[in-house]
Amino acid sequence: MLPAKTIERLSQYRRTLLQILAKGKLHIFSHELAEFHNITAVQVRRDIMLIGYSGQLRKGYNVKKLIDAIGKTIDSKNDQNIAIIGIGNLGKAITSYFNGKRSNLKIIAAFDRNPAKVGKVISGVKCYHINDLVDIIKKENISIGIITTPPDNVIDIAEKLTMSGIKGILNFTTTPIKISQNICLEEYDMITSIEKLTYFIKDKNP
Amino acid sequence: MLPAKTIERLSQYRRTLLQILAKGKLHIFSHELAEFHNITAVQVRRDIMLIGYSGQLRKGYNVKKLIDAIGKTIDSKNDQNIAIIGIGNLGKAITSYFNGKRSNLKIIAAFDRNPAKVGKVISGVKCYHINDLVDIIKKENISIGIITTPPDNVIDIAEKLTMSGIKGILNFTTTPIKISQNICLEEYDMITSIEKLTYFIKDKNP
DNA sequence: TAGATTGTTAATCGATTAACAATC
DNA sequence: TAGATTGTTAATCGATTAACAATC
Repeated sequence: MLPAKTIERLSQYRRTLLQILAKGKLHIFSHELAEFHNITAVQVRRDIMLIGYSGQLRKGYNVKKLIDAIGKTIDSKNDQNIAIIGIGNLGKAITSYFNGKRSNLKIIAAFDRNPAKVGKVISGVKCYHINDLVDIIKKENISIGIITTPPDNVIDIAEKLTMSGIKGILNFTTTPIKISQNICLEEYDMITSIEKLTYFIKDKNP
Repeated sequence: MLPAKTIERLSQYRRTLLQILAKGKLHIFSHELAEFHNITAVQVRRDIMLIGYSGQLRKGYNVKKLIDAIGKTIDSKNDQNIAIIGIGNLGKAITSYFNGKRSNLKIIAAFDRNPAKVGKVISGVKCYHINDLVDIIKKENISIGIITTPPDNVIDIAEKLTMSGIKGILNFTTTPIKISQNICLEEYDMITSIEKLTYFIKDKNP
């Protein structure tokens, strides 16, 4: 099991590498990859070391092979089905990000309690009523739920997700949730990000 | 200057405390606040210690006063004007989050290159053309820019933001950006979050 | 009083960076 | 060859947690 920070960086390296490959560049040095991501070359080399891939002295890393090596480490063998809970602006934004991306992560269901949305196809994804969440997640073999609802519904949704046997939850609301040990949880809070930024800006007054 | 992690938690404590206050609870113990956020009571006490606020033995923290103390530490004295660059689904989601929230952070301008949007008011915010970004940011005294455009426009936008004299950038695209030392930068990448989650889910197969 | 709680220091844990041997 | 680069260990830095004195 690799450190979470390493996994994050590997995911980002891969995206950069794919772009670089598209430009026809076949090899890349650790310091080049580092510069793209505003980090040090040592860190890049260490991350790559951890996945057991090796570059060549004076030639760098083979872009295509490195992409494959990263994939072998961080991707799951089988496809992962994902559900979006709350298909408002944020839910649509995330769903659209995924659309058209070749990947083994697929958003295959949306849930909402707005009757105007239930039954429709939104951003390319079928929308179900929140009350059907447990059934659909089981039936469609969905392993990840992304919560993008208003903050007040979150506790109830977290409970339903737990009952459905989901494996991972990504919570984009401002309400922190508590779940059982065997579900992976990742929370991201935009308001906090912005407040953090303003704190560190204070000293940068001209 | 407090650690970034502490600032993040303080921002989140405050949100919880406001809800608790709204319910009429006037005091809270460190272990109660900790439970809301899935962390330890020691960490809560340490964070609060760092901002120089004290609770009372056997009584806990005065909720109202703690909220004020957090505000004194993390809020800026004057209002901060914010711009959203790219007013698609994600831009609208973030703008709506802020709408109606009493706060000294205000999104007062949006930028887009879609002529159908320019000149309109979207999610309560006036939308300008991206070409006017530098001028408007200077004129309206905007200190933070939030980038929510498609990834290919990002390099150009980062340059424009730098020219405009912006103090902080929050980048929600998948393209990492490089900026001068005196601009605060915070990047968040949803795709990476989801890939990280799938990595840690692997071992949770039933 | 005893038990619960705060505030704070010291120890531990984890992540980054420095240093450097190997070598093309 | 000399300089550039990788791979890896050791040192450093920062963040969390354990331990515990103080006291209501």
